[in-house]
Amino acid sequence: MTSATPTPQDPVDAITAQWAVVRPDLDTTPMAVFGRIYRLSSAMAARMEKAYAPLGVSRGEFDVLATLRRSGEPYTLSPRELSATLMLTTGGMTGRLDKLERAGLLSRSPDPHDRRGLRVTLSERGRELVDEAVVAGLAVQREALQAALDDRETEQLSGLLRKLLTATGA
Amino acid sequence: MTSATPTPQDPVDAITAQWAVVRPDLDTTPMAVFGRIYRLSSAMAARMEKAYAPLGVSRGEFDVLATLRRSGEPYTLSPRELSATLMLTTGGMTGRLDKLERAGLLSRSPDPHDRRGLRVTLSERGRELVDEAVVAGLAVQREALQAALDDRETEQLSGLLRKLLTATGA
DNA sequence: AGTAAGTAGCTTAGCACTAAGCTACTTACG
DNA sequence: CGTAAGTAGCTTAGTGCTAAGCTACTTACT
Repeated sequence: MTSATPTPQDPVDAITAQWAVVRPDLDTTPMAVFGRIYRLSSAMAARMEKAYAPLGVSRGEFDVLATLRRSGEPYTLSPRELSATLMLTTGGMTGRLDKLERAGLLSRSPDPHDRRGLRVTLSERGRELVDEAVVAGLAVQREALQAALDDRETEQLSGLLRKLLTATGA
Repeated sequence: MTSATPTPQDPVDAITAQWAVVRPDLDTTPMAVFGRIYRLSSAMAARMEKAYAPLGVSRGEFDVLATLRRSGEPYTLSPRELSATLMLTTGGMTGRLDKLERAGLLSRSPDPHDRRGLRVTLSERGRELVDEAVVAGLAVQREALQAALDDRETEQLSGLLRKLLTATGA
């Protein structure tokens, strides 16, 4: 880690270079790592939003459909399971389910075993849409990835991120 | 990349394992990489929020103070420069500046060279607060990083993320 | 000088979320 | 059996953002 970076290579390098001037006592390495993670996250989120937009769903709505889809037949989960998986409050989930139900992509029916609960089931149209959307989304992500890294680097990155995510506690 | 993962090692592995059952035709590698980036981003954002909370500022407000701080003396920028740097609309910036000005952490004064514009300047209290906050935030990030990776891995991760971020186009 | 186009910052309306609290129902226990 | 505690999903109020549109001002062109 050389102390003098001749030319900042990305926006995050520019930020740490500024800090090095005004607060040379700080080790900004952690900021550089997580700063890039934040930026990648929001940049890709915006791209994914655009990828799903032609299909009429937001990224958050896609996440609901995808969670149902990958749970396998009969594509049914409870709102509780969905909100837990997607780290969303029940209030937020109610809103998403309202929109998706109105769009005819899923249906809510009473849980026969627990009269407090509901079962949320993907409709045929919902399954078709999510199958299309997941391919479109993967294409956008793959494009971004392959423009930057070769297969070995991608695997390396994935492994390092897994280690970090695991240590962070989910 | 083995097709049968015996035990999922993190939540993202569990997700790709589910996809492998219902859609074995998909290569979910890109999803695994960006899925981890999304999760790390939101998990760390929540932690940073907590780190700044005792000082009475949100993460977004800290970002404003930090941008002013690292710009160096006299810690002055225009709302326009701030909203551009922080990728925020002018409306959002107005709200943040209102709160920070009310808290006495910065002040708005007319730009002497352009009567449309303003100059936003960190107050003495603002400078003190941001100096404390940046140290607290770095500590949280460093802790997460060091719990997972050694110095060599950290540098490797930082480099791979830089490559990816640069290719993504900032 | 006069006018058109561009820019700075603010306001408003709308959106998606959280936190807190509600009702309805289920489970555990004396 | 009866009551207390827990859980499912919804509602409401509040927050912080964006998109669109506003006024005031500056810049560029003729």
